[in-house]
Amino acid sequence: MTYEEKNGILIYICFLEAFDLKLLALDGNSIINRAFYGIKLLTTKDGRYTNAVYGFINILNRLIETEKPDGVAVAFDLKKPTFRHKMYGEYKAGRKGMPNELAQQLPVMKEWLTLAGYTCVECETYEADDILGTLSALCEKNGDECVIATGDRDSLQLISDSTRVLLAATKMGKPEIINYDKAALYEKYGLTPPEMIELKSLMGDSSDNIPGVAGVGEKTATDLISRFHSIDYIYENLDTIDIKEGVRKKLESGKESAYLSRELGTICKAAPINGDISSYKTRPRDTAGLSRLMTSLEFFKLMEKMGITPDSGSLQTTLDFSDSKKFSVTEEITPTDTADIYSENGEYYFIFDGKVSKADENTVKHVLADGAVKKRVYDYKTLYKSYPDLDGVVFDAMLAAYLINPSASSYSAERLISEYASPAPEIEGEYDGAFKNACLFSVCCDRLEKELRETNQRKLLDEIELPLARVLGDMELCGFLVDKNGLKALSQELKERIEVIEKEIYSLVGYEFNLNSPKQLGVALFEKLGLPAKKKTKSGYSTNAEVLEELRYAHPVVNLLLEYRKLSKLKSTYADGLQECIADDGRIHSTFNQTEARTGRISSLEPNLQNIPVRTEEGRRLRAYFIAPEGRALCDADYSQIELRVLASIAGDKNMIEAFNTGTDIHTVTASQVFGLPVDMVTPELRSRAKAVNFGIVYGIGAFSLSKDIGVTRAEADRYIKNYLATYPSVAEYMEKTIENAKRDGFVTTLYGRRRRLPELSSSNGNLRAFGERAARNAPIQGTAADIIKLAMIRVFDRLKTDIPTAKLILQVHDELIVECDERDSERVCRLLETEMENAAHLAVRLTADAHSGKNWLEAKE
DNA sequence: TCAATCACG
DNA sequence: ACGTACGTGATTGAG
Repeated sequence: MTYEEKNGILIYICFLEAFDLKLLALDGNSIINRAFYGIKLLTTKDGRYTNAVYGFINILNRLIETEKPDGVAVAFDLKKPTFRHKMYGEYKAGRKGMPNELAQQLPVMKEWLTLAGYTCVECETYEADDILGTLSALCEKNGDECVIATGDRDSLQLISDSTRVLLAATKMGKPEIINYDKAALYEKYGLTPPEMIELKSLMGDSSDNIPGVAGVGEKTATDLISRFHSIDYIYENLDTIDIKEGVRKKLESGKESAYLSRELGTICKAAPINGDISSYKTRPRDTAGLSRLMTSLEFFKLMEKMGITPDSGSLQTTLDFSDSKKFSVTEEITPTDTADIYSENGEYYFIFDGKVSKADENTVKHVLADGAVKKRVYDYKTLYKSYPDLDGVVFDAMLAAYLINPSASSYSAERLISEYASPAPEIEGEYDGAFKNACLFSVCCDRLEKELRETNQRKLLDEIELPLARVLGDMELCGFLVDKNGLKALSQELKERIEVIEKEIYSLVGYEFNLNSPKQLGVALFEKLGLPAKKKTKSGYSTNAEVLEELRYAHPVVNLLLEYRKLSKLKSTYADGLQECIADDGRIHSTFNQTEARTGRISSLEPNLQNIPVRTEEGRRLRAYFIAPEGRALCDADYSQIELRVLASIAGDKNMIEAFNTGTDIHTVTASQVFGLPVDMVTPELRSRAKAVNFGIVYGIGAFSLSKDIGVTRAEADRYIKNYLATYPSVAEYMEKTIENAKRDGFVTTLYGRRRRLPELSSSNGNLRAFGERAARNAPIQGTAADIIKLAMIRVFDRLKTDIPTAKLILQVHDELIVECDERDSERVCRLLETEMENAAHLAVRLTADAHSGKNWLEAKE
């Protein structure tokens, strides 16, 4: 570089004057590949893939910010393969082309670049590399500066006094950009840029199909080139230079290949592209065009960063301003029978019939409690928790957006506004951002309502999600009483037991280490003790329970380890973790998330009360600390096999319906049918296998996993599945049809019309597609069951309110409801739970629920 | 912030 | 030849 020397200012000025223009030249294919494989698949609502474009724009913006170039040129390969056959990322020689998910993003990328004022450069029969080489040569000739950004090490040969290379690399799984100039290159490889070509001529490059010299690898090649600089010199002096005899022989026989490799590996600097560097200067960007494109790609965050406002017209087919609403800002509040309520920074804004106003606390209370005013709100549950008198809510934008697309990553008000507020309204008068957002929110609700109707989910909102929000709000407010002292004592007991086990493990292994680190544990087990490693994870040996289970008898430490894992999980997550969540009233107030699960289930967090241990004796003890207050009791009711009953019903399988209706245990009946035995000949072992198959079917089974689960051979498992599907032929038919429809529509639905989009189904990645198919089989079943228990919750809530008002629903665990009530009411509550749960839906198969009561959760579960 | 592990339906 | 069941959330260590 020109400024290698340290005499700063003078040299720096020279540097500034040395170049007229600064050109940033990107290898478009290489960068978009890295973006594609580095970011998980993103899709728009209508299923177009966007992750590579998203990643590319982020990378480019970052580069522009640091480099501040005058022009940006992005080189792309044309489809046609050229004589130098280059590959990127997982796109390996001779294997397969670019995946469909990436290929469809290329034209979008190019459109974006053009709109943003950058130049795409393509050239028949020349590769992106050659275009970069040509650009760098042109810059050099003109006295311009060139900065090349690529993920391909090949470009390092292009470095010169006027050309730097920014190499995108992955170090320890993290993306990193390394800035190479001549000095940095020399420091890393000990070679000059032209010598990089010579290096490759000897060592070759498998991903580029460059053969090199057989038997010469990176080490030998680097040594040779750093000493002799070129293959010409080496071959001219082959007999006299100081090298090992073996190397000399290899070089001799590989001479032709070396020269061919040099030809293949030399980047062309004379591609026929526009040679006027000033023509690559950045043009003014087409803001309207970018806005339209980026809105349709749903890049809302990115647009905000770039100062581009979302395009309100592009979400609808024709932009009709007669449709667009008009708002005016007012101080008067004149309630009408409908209103939209928007809140920002704790302030409430009311939108009545085109008039938006900020409301004082009193008005807020009054209007919210007035059931005659029909309100559209954001996040009903939270609003209800702050204003328990809340009445007259007819719409919730958050819940509506969740129904429209349950797979979105966020349902924040800002997000919804930028996505759904169109056509954009006109606003008259003086206003600040919050007033504007309030108007946008109003428009956003219109649009959400429209999409909800179009997807036939209005009823779902009105009859399930909206009433449920209130039920969940009450459950959160009420909470679950826990025995804090009991948990403390348990924690202490666990602590002592863990310490003993810890010591035993250390003495068996021979040294102390962090037992919680799978990495250190892997070393201890598989290197120190030499146990056979079964499976590997990305970062080392797998040490999960499944692996340890197999090693149980290989070494006494394994059993202790399993015990350690079990106890420390109990202590950290439950005994200690739960204590931290106990509020001043001695109760745990979990939050129920109504917009998280893609199947329509609710989830529970801080703490998660839906995964309190029950499967092991040791863990189950924990439930005894979830208690009823003095004089009260807990009633616990759960559905019996609700998902299988749903499957039998929606598949309309006569045999399975019959199996349920005989009243005997479904797994036993299934075993008898699948294995062709009378019911009383079914052994516990056979029943358990049938149970696994039943579950497997619901999850979209594979023979491999089933065999692993029940410990039979793959072939055996395969036979079970075939038998099962022959026994229940309508189930088989239903599964096939579901997949077929899902592929056609791009989504699946539950019995109540709840949708889940499945863009994975059109993936070219077989694994991803297979996942999509399993999810397509499972979602209608899991989702319908979720719908039903939600309906049951609403029914239970309503009936308790009128019949037994002191009883409170406090928890839902997917197929189980828990009510706290006065001790004397427990019998009635149990019967009420059973009745309402069983009658929440009328399917082809009767639903059954069993309720029990007790002083604590352990007792109440029976 | 991510990966590994493990708790539940 | 390769990977291998659906849906969640919390804790921990390590980069």
